[in-house]
Amino acid sequence: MVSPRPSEQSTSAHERVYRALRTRIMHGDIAPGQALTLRGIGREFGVSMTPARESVRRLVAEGALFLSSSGRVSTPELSNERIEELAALRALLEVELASRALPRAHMALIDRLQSINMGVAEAVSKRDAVGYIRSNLEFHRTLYLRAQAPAMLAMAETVWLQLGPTMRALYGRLRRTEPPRNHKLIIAALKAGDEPGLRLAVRSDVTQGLRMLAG
Amino acid sequence: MVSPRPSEQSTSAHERVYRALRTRIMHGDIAPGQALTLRGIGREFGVSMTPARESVRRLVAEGALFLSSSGRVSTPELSNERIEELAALRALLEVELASRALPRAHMALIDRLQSINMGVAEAVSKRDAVGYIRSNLEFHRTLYLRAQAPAMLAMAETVWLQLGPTMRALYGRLRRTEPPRNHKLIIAALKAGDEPGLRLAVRSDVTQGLRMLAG
DNA sequence: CATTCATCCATGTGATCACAAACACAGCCT
DNA sequence: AGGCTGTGTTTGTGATCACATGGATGAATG
Repeated sequence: MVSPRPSEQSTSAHERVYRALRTRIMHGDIAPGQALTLRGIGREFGVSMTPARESVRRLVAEGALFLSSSGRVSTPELSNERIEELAALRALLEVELASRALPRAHMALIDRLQSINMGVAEAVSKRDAVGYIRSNLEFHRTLYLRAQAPAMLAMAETVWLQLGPTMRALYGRLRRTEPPRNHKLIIAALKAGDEPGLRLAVRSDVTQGLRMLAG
Repeated sequence: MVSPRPSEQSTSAHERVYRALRTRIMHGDIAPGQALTLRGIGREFGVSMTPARESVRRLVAEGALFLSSSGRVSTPELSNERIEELAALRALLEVELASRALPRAHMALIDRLQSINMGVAEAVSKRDAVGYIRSNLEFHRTLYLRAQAPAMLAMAETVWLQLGPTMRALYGRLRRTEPPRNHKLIIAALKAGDEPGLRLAVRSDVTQGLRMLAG
């Protein structure tokens, strides 16, 4: 062990590696199809192959990484059918999460969402794909946390994870500079307590971006 | 790319251990709160700690096992809120899966479902909890396979996995000897091509058993 | 010049080891 | 007698090693 970082010893090595890789994949830092090696991961994080392997296994189990028949790992290259299916899953789960969050959404939350949404708009105007994905997911997660449904939120995050590399490739080639219209619809529906409107807005927001790749 | 799933014979050690533990947990062979040790698992399957650890990590990532702060692993003891949430997830996912399977459900599938359903009824009459859970899940999986939605099915199976030990504890104390009424409703709706009826029947079947524990 | 084959290196897998933390149990002190 | 403490054992963690396999590179041949 090189430097255990005495202050942060509470998190195990494999947890640290797992978290780092996970956010990297979810935010689209890694392109689809890019290969990873256990020794390379270990070298980068200053650990041996053991924690690297456990992190990779965990990410493979969550669908964030693809394990070839020979054991090589890479980020997945999703087929169009798979992308459509994951988009449908997002719609299914996130509409429910938003609906459950609605009765608990007070002004403080809406203010917070509006603040995050400014970050989204800024990333869009800068053509910053990773920044866009990160702040967009933060917007959704902040809303869904109010649903008090941790298992459901975990499933939604697993879907985000699987879509991460693909979203990066998608939004990277995207030309639009328009601010997020559906996010404003979501906020408006939250303010009005309009549940059907909220469900529709979330469904549109989740499906719009991904549909144009698969279509 | 989705792995085509041929009859994979070259199963690595950790894969074999993982599969065995997974079905055990999903079928309710292990009681909630039961502790497991890496060396014990390794001893049982004739492998070292390494594959045992990877299997356990993977199952923890899927929510099938609970990892205490000190690293000890055990099957989870679910709170009532968590059980209700997982039941809601089952309803959400499985209603959608059944709906997608409906247009593809031909006579051969319905015959197969009826055959499986006889096994369910037999397990119920014998008070065989594990047999009931296994054949019940086989009924649902057989139907959902027709939906051609592997990611969605995988998520549903993950929920089954999380509920496995609890379902065992639930059905173990259940007194009913009635054959599965909702399964017959599902089959009837499939025959009639009645989508609303199918959605309702699946939702009832999924929620009925679990609601009486949490309620 | 293209194709094929052999060799070498990189990579994943599983076993083993050293170590630290947690648990269990016994003995001790009050 | 009851709570506390110290010790021995169990357990998880991470590193290292030996081995088999797969992919890549380069040479030899048609």
